[in-house]
Amino acid sequence: MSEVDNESDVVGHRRRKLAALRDLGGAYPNAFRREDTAADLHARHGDAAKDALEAASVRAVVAGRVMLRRVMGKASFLTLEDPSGRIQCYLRRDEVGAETYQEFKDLWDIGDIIGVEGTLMKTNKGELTVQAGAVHLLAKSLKPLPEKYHGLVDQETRYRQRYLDLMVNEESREVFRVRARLIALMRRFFDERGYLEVETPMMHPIPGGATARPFVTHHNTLGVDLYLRVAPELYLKRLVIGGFERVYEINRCFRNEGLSPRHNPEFTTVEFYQAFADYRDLMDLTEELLGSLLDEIAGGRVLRFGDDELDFRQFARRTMSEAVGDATGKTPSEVADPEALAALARGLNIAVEPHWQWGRLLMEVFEARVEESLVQPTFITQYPAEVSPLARRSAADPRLTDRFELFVAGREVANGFSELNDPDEQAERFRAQAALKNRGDLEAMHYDQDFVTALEYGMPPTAGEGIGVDRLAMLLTNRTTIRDVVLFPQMRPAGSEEAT
RNA sequence: GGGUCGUUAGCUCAGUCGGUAGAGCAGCGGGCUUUUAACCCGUUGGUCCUGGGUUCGAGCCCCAGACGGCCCA
Repeated sequence: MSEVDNESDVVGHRRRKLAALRDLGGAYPNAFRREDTAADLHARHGDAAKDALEAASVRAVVAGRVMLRRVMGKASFLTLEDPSGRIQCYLRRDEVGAETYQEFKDLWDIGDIIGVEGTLMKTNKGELTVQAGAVHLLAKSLKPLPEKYHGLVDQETRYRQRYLDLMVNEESREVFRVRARLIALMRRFFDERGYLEVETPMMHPIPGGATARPFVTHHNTLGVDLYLRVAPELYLKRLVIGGFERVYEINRCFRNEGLSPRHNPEFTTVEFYQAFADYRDLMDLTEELLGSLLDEIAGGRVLRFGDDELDFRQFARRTMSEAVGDATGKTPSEVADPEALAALARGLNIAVEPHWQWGRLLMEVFEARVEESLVQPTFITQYPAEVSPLARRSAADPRLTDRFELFVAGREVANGFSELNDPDEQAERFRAQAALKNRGDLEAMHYDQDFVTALEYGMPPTAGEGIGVDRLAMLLTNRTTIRDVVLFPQMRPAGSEEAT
């Protein structure tokens, strides 16, 4: 322990108190058992009349962290917080004993974890309170809590020391309760529909399933580099080939890209696959899923998000070409013309690469001009094949695929398509991606022979989709920063030199 | 990567024209047996993010850097 030199006065005082507590027989006992929670006591007795409650002499045994203290000479009030909420406790010297009361006054602090056994009462102001018969210090807190009224505001500290944020900011706790509920509801949704929950590898010998830069790691015994997965897609499709015709996975993906209010290098998706279905079935399913999530969590299908009111009662569906045409005022034939699109892209300050074809140009213009304007839930369909190397081509136009993405509040929330199950065409698409990679495109896909081999055994016609869980959580908790919905967001190490 | 704003006591924040740093809460000492952001009296506490520079003098001005927020790419 080398912190003695630089510890603050507060910590010094508390360490002395801790030493005194140790002398008295221990400051970290583990024998106390809570019998009642704050919320439960409020629910059962919050409405009771003062006299009736005292006449009933209801025993209560609570435990939690001391959040507030109002100390008088011979009696004190404490506000105790447990995971369910807060409950006030009342300590009278004459009831807990002079020795204990003195110990409480001298050695206990805000932030300590304590247990209180006593009887329920109501104060003159009508607040339900545990009148203590016995009190126990259960864990000494050596560090001062953030300010009792303003809480912890500093965003950097809230992210770096999330436990402090959770300790003092109820809104922050609520965000993560909603997130947990969201995930539980999604599990139930897929389980009820016969999808099998599976876990596929996080470490891939060949990164695949999305166009994104991967993290690289190394397996010592095998002597090979492995990639943290950018998507589980190719493994989930192998499972469909194996006969698990409905599968889903809720877990982390990793992408080696910048940090932003919308991007954390590790993020959570739910990805699901269903044989004998196409992308339209998945759009219907997505509407059903989001609708039911909103019903359960937001209590209805209209959601307040920032200044917007998002209406999930109806989802728009438009093709990418239509959306680009509307946003740019171009005619369908202009949108279908690579030269016109290239000119449009340059006009938007997009660094157009000479090898980009029509599809890539359309996608780039879409991302630059349309994406952010899609506030109400909107499916954009018919993505170009050039930017969709795993998706099935549209029967009507081979330049397009039966793919969609869902946008809400200007953010991509879901991406799904009818799967490409022709092994020869998949091989061809991989070759095109590999060619891009050779040109230096760090996000292009690798050629995955093992996956092509799997396809050669025959994959039933299938549709698959991924939904960004963090982004859903942001929508449902009205947060504009992914860091607010990730418990421990990635941060630059404090005070480090910048890596080159 | 660029722009911009921020970083001051444990926390939340002030800090005038460049003149030697403050408040509230927390802490410490005292008082108070129904308080509730308890209250009353007294009081401790500072690497003003870091490193340079300008100046008689820098929390404040200039330069570089770190970390964070926001905007853009």
